[in-house]
Amino acid sequence: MTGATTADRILDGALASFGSRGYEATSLDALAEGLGMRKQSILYWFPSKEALLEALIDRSAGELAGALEGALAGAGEGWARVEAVVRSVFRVAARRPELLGLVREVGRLGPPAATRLTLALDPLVGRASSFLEAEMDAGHMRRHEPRLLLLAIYSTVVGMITEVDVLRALGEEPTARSLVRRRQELLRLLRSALLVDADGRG
Amino acid sequence: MTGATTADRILDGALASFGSRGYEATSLDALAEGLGMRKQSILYWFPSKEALLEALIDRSAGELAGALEGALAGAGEGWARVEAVVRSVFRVAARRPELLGLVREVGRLGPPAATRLTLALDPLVGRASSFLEAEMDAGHMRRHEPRLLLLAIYSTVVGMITEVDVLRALGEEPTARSLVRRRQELLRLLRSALLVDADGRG
DNA sequence: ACGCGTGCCTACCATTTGGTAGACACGATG
DNA sequence: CATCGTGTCTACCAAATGGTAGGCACGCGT
Repeated sequence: MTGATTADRILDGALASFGSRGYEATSLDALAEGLGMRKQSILYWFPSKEALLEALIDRSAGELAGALEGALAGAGEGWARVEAVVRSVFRVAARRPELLGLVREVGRLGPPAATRLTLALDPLVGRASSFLEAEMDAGHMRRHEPRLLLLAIYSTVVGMITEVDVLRALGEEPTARSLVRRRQELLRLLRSALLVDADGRG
Repeated sequence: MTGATTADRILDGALASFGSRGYEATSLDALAEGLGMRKQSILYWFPSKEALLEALIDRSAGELAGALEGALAGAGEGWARVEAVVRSVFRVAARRPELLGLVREVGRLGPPAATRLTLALDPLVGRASSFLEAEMDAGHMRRHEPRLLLLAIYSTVVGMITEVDVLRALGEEPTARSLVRRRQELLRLLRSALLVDADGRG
């Protein structure tokens, strides 16, 4: 585990800070201090703060895509694939909470950062869209507009994971156990919403 | 309409900027320039940037709560109330897009801003929660954890409205017409997910 | 031994940030 | 007219920001 290069350590720190405090609210000085180095060392590896964000987006998109691809590779057919995707996202959220925070943050930053992320994840989006359409055509899922359905699923998954303050307002502390409960509840909801023969139970 | 006080105009500008560019990314100088005044005039009405944010949260929460209360006052029973709430949120989004953007931004800023907003909307949350539970008890809705269900609905509604870049990535331009389609799709989804006798159609 | 590239550093810098101090215009009131 | 409160302004400021310039240590090939 000593193989973590300086650039990787910087990206780790940036992920933690951008994903929680936010991009604009994170100064290079503070980031460097947290890493036990000077700001100029960061600027040595990444020529500017924006370049650091771009590199972080690329790495994070790759990590996310890798996790999803891996989950899909070992998944079955039909609904099992939806479950596999959701579970793998929650697994990522449990192990690296900041990664989903970054996704949320980048979505808020808008172009060009958001464009970069969506472009990197575009292949997965395409696969998901055609998968949903095929399942609808086969009569396994209720018919919905695939793209808007994807937007709804995306928003719900990201929200269920990252909206910790709303969660607190609802009287639920964001613990690891709560994360599991949220995942289960989300899967039940999706099943109810999408499967034609679903009654909300498995 | 000339009764817009300076403080109100400042709040309007802050809403537009905080809700789109974000709180940290908005400088008092830029805000003032957009309003045709000097930064010191802003600081005359609001002693600090943070105080401006707090005042904006309070006003926005009031506006949002008012819209929801108004919609609920004229709504029927059961599912019609859910529809009324969703429609009124989308109506707000159509007329004042920045307001939902601010909600999203404040949720991201975390405490104390997020706490302030959730506290202000707490009564509505309580009503919504007990409403859902009553509907479940009456057998009209599938049984779910009410609080997690609320979190999911909240995330989906806010996401469907504010995730314009994801929307673009999906090939859908965020126009007024698209907003209507998203609302319809969202309502259909919620109906499928929640109503026990639903088949996804009206 | 010597050069040389790599990696991190100190020393600066211009600009921007939120915020303070205080002057000036102006309308109302005595 | 004198005074006073209100609202906006100019003039500053200390701190922080992203970024530049350049030096220094160290390991490696010759």
